[in-house]
Amino acid sequence: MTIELPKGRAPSIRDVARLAGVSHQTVSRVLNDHPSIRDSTKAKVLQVMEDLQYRPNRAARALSRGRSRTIGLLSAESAYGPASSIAAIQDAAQEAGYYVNTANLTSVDTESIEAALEHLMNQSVEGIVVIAPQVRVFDALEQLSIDVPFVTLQSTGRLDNSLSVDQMTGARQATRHLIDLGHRSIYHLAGPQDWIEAEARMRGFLDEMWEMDVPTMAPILGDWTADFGYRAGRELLRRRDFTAIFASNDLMALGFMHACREAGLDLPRDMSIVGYDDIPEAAHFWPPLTTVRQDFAVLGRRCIALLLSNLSGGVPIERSDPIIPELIVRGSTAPPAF
Amino acid sequence: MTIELPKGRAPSIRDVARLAGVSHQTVSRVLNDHPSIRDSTKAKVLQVMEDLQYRPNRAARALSRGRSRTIGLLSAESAYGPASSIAAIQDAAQEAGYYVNTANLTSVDTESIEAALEHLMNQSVEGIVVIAPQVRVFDALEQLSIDVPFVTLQSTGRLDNSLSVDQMTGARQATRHLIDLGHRSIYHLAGPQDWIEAEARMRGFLDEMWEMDVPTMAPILGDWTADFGYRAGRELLRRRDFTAIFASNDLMALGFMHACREAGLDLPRDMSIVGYDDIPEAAHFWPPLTTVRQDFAVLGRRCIALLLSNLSGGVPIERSDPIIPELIVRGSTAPPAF
DNA sequence: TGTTGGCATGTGCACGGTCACAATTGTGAA
DNA sequence: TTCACAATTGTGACCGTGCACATGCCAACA
Repeated sequence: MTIELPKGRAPSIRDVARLAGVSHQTVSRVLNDHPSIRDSTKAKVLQVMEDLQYRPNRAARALSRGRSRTIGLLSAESAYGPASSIAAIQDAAQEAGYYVNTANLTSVDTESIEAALEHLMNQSVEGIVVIAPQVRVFDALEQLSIDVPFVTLQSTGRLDNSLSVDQMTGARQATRHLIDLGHRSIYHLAGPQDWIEAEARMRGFLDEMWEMDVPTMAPILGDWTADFGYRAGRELLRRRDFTAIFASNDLMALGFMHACREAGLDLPRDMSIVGYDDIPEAAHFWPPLTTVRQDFAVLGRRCIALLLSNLSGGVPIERSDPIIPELIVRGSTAPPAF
Repeated sequence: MTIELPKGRAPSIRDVARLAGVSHQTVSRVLNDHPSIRDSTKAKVLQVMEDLQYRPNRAARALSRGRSRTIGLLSAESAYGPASSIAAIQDAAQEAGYYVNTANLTSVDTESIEAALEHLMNQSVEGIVVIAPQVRVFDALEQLSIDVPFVTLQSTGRLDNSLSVDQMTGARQATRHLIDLGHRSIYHLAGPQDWIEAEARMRGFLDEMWEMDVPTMAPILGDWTADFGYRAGRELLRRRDFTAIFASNDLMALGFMHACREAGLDLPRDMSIVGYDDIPEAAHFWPPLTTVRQDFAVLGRRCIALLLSNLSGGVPIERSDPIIPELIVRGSTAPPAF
């Protein structure tokens, strides 16, 4: 049995309708699982669809419904650590029947942010997930008077449109761990100051130090990269006036470890190191890195759930329990040697 | 000056046309940079667009033109190394005026692959970039009789729709480096056998060993993860019948190094290790990892260029010079100790 | 028997652009 | 002045789908 009509173009619902001997609207109803359709009719239509290899045209759908079913993802993959969060978001969105369009920030300047947001808006996304939450991104969102809902993966909890991942608690756990081990001279290798989560982690560090009455040294502001951790390490290790360091992400911790090795330090005897994120590699650093784990899969799913609840109208955001990060103690931390 | 009409919905070209006192077609011409438009008219239209914050509706455009300007990206981010290639592809596509929709492979089974391809096809992508080139993916592409052009980031060169990155040469360079250092007992930690590039790297390894007349040991088939490298290392190091290893990617190399450390080996004195990819972290492993670098940014750009040339009609694919990977010698390799 | 109402299906238009073609205006040469 | 022709602009149909509304059908009930 050969297929009959589609000449050059893809078959439409009208083609299906004609061959099935029904109206195009009936076909549309089959597509959208309308309740009142006779089973026999439905079966007939589905059969024709199968024969014709029919696929609904997304553009037409979006046009007539006025909804694109697309979510924009703004990421800064280049600099930042865990790629798994991106995958988690995409999977969650896909599961909910949404499509994901990604825009990458090539650099961190305002211009690049605006360009990326423009790009997303131009494809009429219904919502935006910001995975590289910098202060500037939110400034840009406001300035461009973007009115689609947006959500950020990690945040301080200050903003409404954000998940309550308690970055501060994570940072405090890490800091507390070092203090409990007996360290009293602890540096913090922070992330870029204008990143919301970097700020939160730094605040957590400072708060814990203050509360535990440990004298605090000024944090070093980094850029998330292993390279920076390495360079900062070389600089810091000239004066060995500290015994432990808390890095704001695992990559910087790795770079710092590299610098320690080069300086001939014995890890963790001479230097304790804590990271943040628990990227899959962290367990295989040497020594295996003590770090703070967040469940990015859960995070991604919640993120999408939050966004979708925003999308589906004035439903008040049901804030789920805050996700408490977990300290994973491995071999990179030990009591200070005297 | 307040804006006049858009009631609840976004302004359309007809709204713009009305306010500018022209026809909707003229507005369309402005949008598409049609040559014959009086400058004054164009300026007037642009002004109204600005006032109205007008944005062209992508769905409508796609519908009437019959082209979605969207590229599908099939990736297996979870397992595989360099995220930079994804970013490179997205940037390149964005620059060319295309949008990118990503589908992740959650697992490697055929079902998952088909689901991901379905997802992409449902959004009427014009072409597909496969970033996790497994044999099965191409099987699925054929089986689903998908007729959009597709391209893969890395490949053996067997397929037409692929960039000629010479994976074999890279692998041979790595192997040769170890042989030149004096190693005669070399293991290869390969990637999954059904990954095209894993196979190519393995072939490169075997060819070089054969050609240099070094007795070959059977490669170990891994799964790209650091965890696997670690477990394989523990297993292999029970019998220390080898002095060097060539891992098919940097992550497995990292895991293997971890196992070496645990076994008390002195790196690189007791064991030389070469990786593949040169992820940004590799330079900060301890010792810094000798590995094979590919320029993923160039790769991403070429990949999109190839796909676009396919899209724009029967233009014969202009195969650019093959990209030759470069061996980066760092501290993880040394002559064998006797 | 007529009325009511739910189910199953059909009709026509709207969505916001683009395309083909027609109409109008402007310009230079005969 | 008039005509040919290019430059500029307008008109209406169309892309594929969903929505509002209308219609036909059949069963239940007064």
